[in-house]
Amino acid sequence: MAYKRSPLMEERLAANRQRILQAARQLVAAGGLREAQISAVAAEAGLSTGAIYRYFPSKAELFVDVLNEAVRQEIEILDVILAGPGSAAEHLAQCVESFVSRALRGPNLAYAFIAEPAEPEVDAARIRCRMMFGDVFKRVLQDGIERGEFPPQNVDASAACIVGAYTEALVGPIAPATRSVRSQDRLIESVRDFCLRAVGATAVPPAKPPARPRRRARTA
Amino acid sequence: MAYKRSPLMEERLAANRQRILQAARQLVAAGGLREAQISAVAAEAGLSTGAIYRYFPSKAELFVDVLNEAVRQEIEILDVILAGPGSAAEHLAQCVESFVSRALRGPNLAYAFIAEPAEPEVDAARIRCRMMFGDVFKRVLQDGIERGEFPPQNVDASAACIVGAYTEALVGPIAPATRSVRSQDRLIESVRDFCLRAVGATAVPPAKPPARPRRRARTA
DNA sequence: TCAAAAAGTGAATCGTGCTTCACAAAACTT
DNA sequence: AAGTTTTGTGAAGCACGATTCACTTTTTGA
Repeated sequence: MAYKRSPLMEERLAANRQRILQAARQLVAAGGLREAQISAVAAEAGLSTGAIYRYFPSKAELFVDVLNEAVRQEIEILDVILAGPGSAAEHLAQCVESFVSRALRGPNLAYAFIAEPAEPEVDAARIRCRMMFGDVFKRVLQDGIERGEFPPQNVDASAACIVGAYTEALVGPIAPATRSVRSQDRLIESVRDFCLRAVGATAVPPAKPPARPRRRARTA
Repeated sequence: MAYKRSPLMEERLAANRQRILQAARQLVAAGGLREAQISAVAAEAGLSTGAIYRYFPSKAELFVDVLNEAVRQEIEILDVILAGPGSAAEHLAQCVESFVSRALRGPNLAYAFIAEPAEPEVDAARIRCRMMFGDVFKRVLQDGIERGEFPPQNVDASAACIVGAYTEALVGPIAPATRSVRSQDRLIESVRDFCLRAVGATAVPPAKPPARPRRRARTA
């Protein structure tokens, strides 16, 4: 009588769930939330629309999950940077560079998740995520102020400004594929320098710490 | 045979058009584009939904007009500041303060117009408007660099960052009515200082130019 | 192998909100 | 004042896309 899912089945279901999340994420990255209808997600994931509702109770909750997962990964990367060696200014520079360069590769994903509103539920999650990013920068700022690297300042405001600054710099001139890698690099540097000056960093750190090439090896 | 509208009629029509624009603007300010349905606009303006379409061909065009008008006013204010006396740093400070303090009073209007996407048509207009704001700041930056007040920098990037910084600082901590005037003022100052440091302003200008109180006389 | 349960399907349903339209009222012309 | 045109009405039409549901297929337990 009582039922039990075989491990194989269990696995397949989990895989389906992942495929749905992945498909949703991909569609958002390609064309924003606007393009990510349930039917499209289903097609992309190789399932029927109805099946989606076996895994997620509503579109809103699906996208909240997508958002949370994406942001979790992003925050993790930033945390690794903070835990690493270097001055507060270097940490800040690395965080901004890292975030911006990744966002430039999937512009709509970053845009949708940071800026594009949707159902109130997703919106609420979006705001929480923005705050999470803000918190990371707040920690860098507090650290830098304690170390005497940065002058005292309203860390809440500065953190929000930093998030806003690089966000706008990304989505403003967003003619994505058109810009060359070279000019993207220049943009990243400009934004980084803006943020460093903004927090009152006394000495701008070296452009790129050449040691330990973290992940993405750009410009071959 | 040929028809001519009496001046009185002409006037009434123009007034209606204005009332529609005003109603739309008000609704956006109150609850974002989400709340501003055609039927609501019509009700607010004291007309029927059908009548709206005698004045505007579509919802999208109506809101493009609303957006353009709002931004035109805003830019005008910034232009007056730029034309006035003072250093580039003072101009920048005044622009940021002016924009931010006005935005804090109608947070959703600022939000909707700077950040909230809608139909592609409105979206396009929104991006144009952002660029217009960016251009104002670009001019301040170029001026400041020429005068030797600011170090050389990527003015496009910096201008975008400034717009982004104060936008985020405004819409991020959007618990609008709750914050006291006092804390709002502190926020404005923090954001202003952030932007001044960010562009590398050598000397932070006096907190508030006491002479010639421009418009808004806050804190009585 | 068969019956019960779960998973999957995709067309129909439903809600929302823009847009149209058949008609009414008002404004102009003669 | 009668006829013509413009303006106004608001309910109906329509498009879009999330959600549901009657049904099929697959999996599981005996």
